[in-house]
Amino acid sequence: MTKKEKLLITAKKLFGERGYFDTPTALIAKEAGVSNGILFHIFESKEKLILAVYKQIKEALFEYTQQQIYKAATLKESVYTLWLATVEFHLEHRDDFLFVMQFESSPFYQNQAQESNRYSQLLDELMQKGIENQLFKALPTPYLCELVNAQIHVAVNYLHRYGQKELKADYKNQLFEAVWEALLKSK
Amino acid sequence: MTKKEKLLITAKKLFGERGYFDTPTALIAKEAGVSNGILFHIFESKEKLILAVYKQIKEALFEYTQQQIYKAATLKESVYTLWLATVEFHLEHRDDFLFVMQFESSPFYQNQAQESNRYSQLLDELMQKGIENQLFKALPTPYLCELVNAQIHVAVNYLHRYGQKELKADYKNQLFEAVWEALLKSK
Amino acid sequence: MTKKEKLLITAKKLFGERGYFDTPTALIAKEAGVSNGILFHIFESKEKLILAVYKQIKEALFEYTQQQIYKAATLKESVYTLWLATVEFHLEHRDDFLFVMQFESSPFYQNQAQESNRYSQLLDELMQKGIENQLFKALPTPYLCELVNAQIHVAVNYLHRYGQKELKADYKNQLFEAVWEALLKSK
Amino acid sequence: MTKKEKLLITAKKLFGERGYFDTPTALIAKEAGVSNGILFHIFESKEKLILAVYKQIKEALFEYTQQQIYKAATLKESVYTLWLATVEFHLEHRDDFLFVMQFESSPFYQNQAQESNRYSQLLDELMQKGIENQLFKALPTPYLCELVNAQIHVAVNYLHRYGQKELKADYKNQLFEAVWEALLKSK
DNA sequence: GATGAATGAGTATTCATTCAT
DNA sequence: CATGAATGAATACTCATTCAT
Repeated sequence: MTKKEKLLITAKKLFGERGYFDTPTALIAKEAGVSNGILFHIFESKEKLILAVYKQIKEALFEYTQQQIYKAATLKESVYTLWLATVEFHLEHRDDFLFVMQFESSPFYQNQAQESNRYSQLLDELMQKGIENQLFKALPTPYLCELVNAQIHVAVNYLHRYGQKELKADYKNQLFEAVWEALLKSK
Repeated sequence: MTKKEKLLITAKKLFGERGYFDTPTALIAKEAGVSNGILFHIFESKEKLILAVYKQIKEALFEYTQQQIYKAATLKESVYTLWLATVEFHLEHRDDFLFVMQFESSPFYQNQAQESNRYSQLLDELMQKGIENQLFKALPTPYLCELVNAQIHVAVNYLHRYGQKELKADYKNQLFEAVWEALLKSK
Repeated sequence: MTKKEKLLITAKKLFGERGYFDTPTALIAKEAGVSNGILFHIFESKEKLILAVYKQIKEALFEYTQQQIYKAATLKESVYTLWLATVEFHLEHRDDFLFVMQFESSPFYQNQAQESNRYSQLLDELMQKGIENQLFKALPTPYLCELVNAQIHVAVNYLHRYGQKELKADYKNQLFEAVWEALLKSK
Repeated sequence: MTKKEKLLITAKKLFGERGYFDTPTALIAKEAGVSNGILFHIFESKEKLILAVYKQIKEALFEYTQQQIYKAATLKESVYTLWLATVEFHLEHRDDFLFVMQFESSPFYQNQAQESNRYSQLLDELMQKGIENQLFKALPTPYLCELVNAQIHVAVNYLHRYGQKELKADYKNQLFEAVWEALLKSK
């Protein structure tokens, strides 16, 4: 494993556990088993490191969901697959999830730099299809994306907190229906 | 205005603008026009101040929504009123909203201290009624509450970002339908 | 003695001994017997501290020379008095001298901020008189000032290095004549 | 050009522009287009590099002045030639000059290591002659040398600052007379 | 209670120097 | 010889908190 990878993994873990504000760069380096200085050789600044961690998580999430979604036949199946894969991914990687949640709520992210990434594009495309098919509410796609995202966060948070790491089938369905019906055009 | 109030108001503003991690207590005191030391006499620590700000916002939100909701006849009207009032309140108080969003996403809040407050109780009661009436999905009420909350956040964020401070009627309805239909039991 | 004074004195001493680049702010605070943080409360930054030390030395030099020069009757006596007082002052305060020498040779000083001070004004006035009287070479006064200054530095340095803290009369005269004759209009 | 030469030239330039304290070795290597590590193979340490730069400048200055001085017939002509050549050299190589000025004012140079060099020997010999001829003041030759040096610095600094890169004849003469008359025995 | 000067541990970042390749 | 990744001690500066007045 390269030092860059070690640092990313360690940073992700510590950021999730303690918040990135409360995580000194020196601690990251120490836990990663590398020197203090190398962190700045590789990432230039703490801010850049935070950004890199964020991108890496989104990329990993993309890889994971991408692999599953191709199987889906209908739009509903696609959205379901994306939803489920994302929930599972976050349940599996708790620290990543906590970090992403913090980061996306930070003034820094809110005010700047919401760069697009492949995961969010994937979701966006699905929302577009739904709108084109006149299936979904005629709201802007970013809005629908945020809606799905937010519900995913709620689900992950809830499931984690109450310790159900595996989703029971009926529960799973109900949680997803809340997402799907929010998207659907009202009758 | 008491010094306590001055400090709470100033802290809220600065926390929203810069994030509470990036807001020195000395700055809060300075902007509030009081001395550095008094902050710690009144609030004991920065952490306690953050908590106090949070509580104050939730309390104000309760007052505001409470005033409107009694007019509502049906459950749907009640939920709608609560939803609308909350969205409006947050649009009106942008800094409060940003602070609350950060705070609720912080590891500190996630891991500890999600104390109940009168606003969340209000929402909880509505969710309970919906479940008892067999109208809503049979999910735990905290889950439904989070669902509503999350959708409120998405709406506020979106409306703010795209500069529509007043909700147009048709938009308003669509956004609310997304909430309501997510709650409703699937047919 | 106030903390500000303690810091100025200590900084001056250390800057003279080790150069200001090689003098950590933490060391200054420690030697001054004050806390690390107070230095930045009082001076804002290391750079501002350096500037403050410089100004303080020039001011002290002004006070010292000012006291003596009023006795002088002729222009030559005035220049002599100023020259002698300055040399004595620097011999007495070796660290000040070393610091000033470094500082005035730094790119920082060369490129910026050669603010005028009361000592340099005093010297400037004497040079002006000499020119008006057609006694001195018709060169710009800043040039003549620098000429005098540079010769003072040479003298101080030399006398210090060869350990003659008190100026013998004949020596004194010769050194001053070198200054005076450099200023005088050529015949 | 060898790597050693590249490094010396680049170091000189950067030292002059930014001061040697503010010039990281890594930057020197980068700008010189060589690797970081080789600098330490060649010069052992930053300090040794600084010394090497200093010596190189003095050597170049010697070469330059040496070439001109042999033409001079009288002592005054010799001193004049040396003076003029040195001023011209420094005006031509501004960075060298700035570096030398800083370096010679540093506590490091003041306290140690004022090694003799061929340029200063040249000057010293001229001073000696002047004393032997009973033309100059009977001061120690190092003193007279420093006197000349200091006046050269003043002249270069002044001419550079006020943008007169070529010396006008009358100006040139006046500046030199200030040097010469400072040296001459008083009548 | 109220002030604001003072503390000192903590932080991101830099940089001369080393060393495996 | 040459590279440049890696080290880790050092440094300016910050800031929650304390406390004499």
